[in-house]
Amino acid sequence: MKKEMAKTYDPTAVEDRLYAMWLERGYFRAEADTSKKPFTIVMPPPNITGQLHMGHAFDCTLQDILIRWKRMDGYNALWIPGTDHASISTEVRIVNKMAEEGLTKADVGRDGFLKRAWEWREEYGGRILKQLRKFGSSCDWSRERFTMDEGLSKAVLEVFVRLYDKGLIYRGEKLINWCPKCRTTISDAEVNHVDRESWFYYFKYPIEGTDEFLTFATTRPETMLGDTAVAVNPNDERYAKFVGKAAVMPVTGVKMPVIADEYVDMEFGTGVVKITPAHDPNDFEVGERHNLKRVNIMNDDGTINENGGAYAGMDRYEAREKIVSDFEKLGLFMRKEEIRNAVGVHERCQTVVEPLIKLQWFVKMDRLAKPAIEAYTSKKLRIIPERFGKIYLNWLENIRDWCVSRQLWWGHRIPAYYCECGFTVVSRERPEKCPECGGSALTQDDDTLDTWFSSALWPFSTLGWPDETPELKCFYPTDVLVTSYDIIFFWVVRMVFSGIEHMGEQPFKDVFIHGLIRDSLGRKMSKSLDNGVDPLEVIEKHGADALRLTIVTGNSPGADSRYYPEKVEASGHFLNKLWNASRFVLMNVGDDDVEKPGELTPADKWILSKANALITKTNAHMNAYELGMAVSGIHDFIWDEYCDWYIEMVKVRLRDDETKSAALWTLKRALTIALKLLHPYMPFITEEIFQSLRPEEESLMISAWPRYDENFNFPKEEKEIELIKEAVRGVRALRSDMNAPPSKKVHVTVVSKNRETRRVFEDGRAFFAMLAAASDVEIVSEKSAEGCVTIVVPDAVVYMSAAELTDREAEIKRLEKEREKLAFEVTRVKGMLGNEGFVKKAPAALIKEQEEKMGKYSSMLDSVEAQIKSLRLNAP
RNA sequence: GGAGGCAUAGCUCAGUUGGGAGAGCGUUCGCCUGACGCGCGAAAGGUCACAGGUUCGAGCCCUGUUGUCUCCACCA
Repeated sequence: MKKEMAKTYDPTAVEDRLYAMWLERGYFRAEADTSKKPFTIVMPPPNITGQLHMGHAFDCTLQDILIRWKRMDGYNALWIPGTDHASISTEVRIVNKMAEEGLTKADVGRDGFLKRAWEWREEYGGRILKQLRKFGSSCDWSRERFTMDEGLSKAVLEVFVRLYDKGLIYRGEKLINWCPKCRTTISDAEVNHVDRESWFYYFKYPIEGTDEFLTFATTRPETMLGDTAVAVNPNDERYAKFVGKAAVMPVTGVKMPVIADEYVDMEFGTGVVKITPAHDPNDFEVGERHNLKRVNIMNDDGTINENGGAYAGMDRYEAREKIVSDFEKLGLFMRKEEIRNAVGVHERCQTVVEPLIKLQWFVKMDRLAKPAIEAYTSKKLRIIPERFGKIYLNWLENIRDWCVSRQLWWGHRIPAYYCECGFTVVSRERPEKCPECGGSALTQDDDTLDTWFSSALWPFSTLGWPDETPELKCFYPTDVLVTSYDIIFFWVVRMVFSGIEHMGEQPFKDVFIHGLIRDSLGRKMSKSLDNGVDPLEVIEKHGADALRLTIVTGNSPGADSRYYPEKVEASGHFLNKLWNASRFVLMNVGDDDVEKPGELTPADKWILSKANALITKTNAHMNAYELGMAVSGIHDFIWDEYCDWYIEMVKVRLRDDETKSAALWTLKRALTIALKLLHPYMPFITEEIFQSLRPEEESLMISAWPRYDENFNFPKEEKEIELIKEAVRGVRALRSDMNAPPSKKVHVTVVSKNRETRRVFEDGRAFFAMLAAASDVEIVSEKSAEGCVTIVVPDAVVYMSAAELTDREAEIKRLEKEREKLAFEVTRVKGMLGNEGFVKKAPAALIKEQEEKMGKYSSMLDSVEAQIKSLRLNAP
């Protein structure tokens, strides 16, 4: 039965209906069935902090394209969705929300806080999952996971205990990054370095037992309260005599040794460095080498503690000013200079990070990093595009131990239990008794783990690890990880070493990196600029297909792109075009007249051959993750070849022509191929059309990906049709020049001495006449050019007996322009062929091609010249 | 300080083995052509940042320069 298609396409109604249908029919579901080759993607879990933005739409679209493609191509395609608890971001938001009610964490307590956090997760996590569906994401919802659900928490626990048992996790007093605002440690990856204008302050410390001084410079005078040495370079003759003596910090009276250490750069500043082991990473190392005392002078909120004596209680910056003025009074402050230096800030809140010594949990990185480096250098792990591989390597090669404990409540609590006797137990379950003293007064560590600790396990924890599930066996390792370049360090690197360590195999083969979607001015979309575009609003207005198409079109891997409303509109135009072309096909295709092709005409063969080639081209692009190029190829096929040419060519045959059934069959076949290739990019509209076009089939989504078919390769017909197209274009251009409206039909004569060429035009006569707005077409071997305007194409000249169309001078001008163009081409090709080097070295096929062009262009040039001559001769 | 990206039509961007410069939007002209005016047809518009080099041939490869953006980094 013929299905009617609505006059206009309404995405909003269609999309929800189709998504529900797919869902209900279980198309998204993948079983752990090894009879089909698996193809697996795990979705980078969005944070439950709020709602999805354009970046998510981009990320999901790319993954969905790959998954839908592979599913159609016969793979057992699994895409696992989920969400991330995002410990610090979520906790900060909950704290802020509580603050609006006048509550603090202390007021509600740990349990009360967690209750609120889980409520948050229900609300926002749920909203996010709904949004993912709106994108058209074909993920297996039955396998949806959350980083803090039971199974994943079990995996986290298991990993922590195993790493501890292997000695790869330890607790130690080390210099860590401290955020005084969030009051928690953060990892190196969470610190951003930003260049800021600041001051370089010069002070001097008196040297005990002399009346001399050592002058040094610092950007952080407040840390002088924690100074425990002054260092100079061992080769620095200027200061050699001071080494071994003691410097005095005048305001606190602290005495500290003057030491010699290679770390000091003689050229920089005064060549003297104050050493604060408790508040600077370099100084910490110097301190280790020289056994210096570490004096922590700071509280968790960034104020000075009791070790700061008179400065205790002051904010760090207040203390900075006070030190300067106090030294000034003592005559020991020399001067300050403006300097640009990089300060570390917390990436979430931009607060200046304070290096502090604290007792924290660390993952030992050197052993874990090695195989992750090896995975890449041995090419087992592919990063696309390649340049991001350097970033990956650079990070791993310079990695330091990963501080994983956080002073937060929302997250996986560290499974370490401390006994009164001082013994520490790390275990999967809370121990009843202390194995050391037998006491039962064990308290669990208050801290939770870095949120990335759990996401690092995502590719296998989501498949059921540590249990040996069939899913794990079937789907691990996954095939490709799709993510943006900004979380290579946070996530990609950590997943790789975690997968290798715990699964014995890297978690994915390919990493497909994409860029960011920026606003129309090229700025990052952000809350503070309020320039974010809500993908759901776009979908509301234009549909998910239009958004998806917009996002991938013209994007090359790893590149950022800008969002413009105009782009979505352009995508909408394409949907409209596709919809209407399909409607046209449906209007003409009946039930009984489509299955018998009959004899295919050259035009049919031409479009089928083009469609065939499109399959190959699309596969090649998609295999290389060139999704932007793939989709533009499909777009161009549909719009330029199928709509603008084939449909127009075919119209004349759709009444009572003997080739009607061939035309209908071809219309349908070519459209079907295009719909299939396009489906991963625009799943909804293609499915909707397919349901009407092929009601006998269940669904486009689960139909077979098209394959190249040698039986539909027609190079000869391709050339023939291109010739007619060229003639049509020529006639149209001429008519446009002459201001002849299409309604003004003109007698057209095609002249060619070549019988084969005449046959080509005979075959295409009907549509040629229509497309060229001819009243009738005559095809002959010879004709006088008198009173005619002409179009020269390879091997033929098209005459129009249209004295009334033209004025002679304009026509001569047009032909002269044409002659110039052809002459240029002839000269160019002649130059190439006359070039000894070219003829000697260029590939034979290319030479042949150029030789053919030479023949073609020079004969066309001759024809044009003949036309000009004849026009001049016949001048009145 | 190190690493990398980008520089192509008025705007936003494609251009993958080096072999006649492309798209979308915008602009101009024409069109009530049997799906589509969210359309059709025809056009205008580019020393592919600059300077060298390799090559028979460079938008594409190499070197340098300029501009711009980004990432990494413990010079106090």
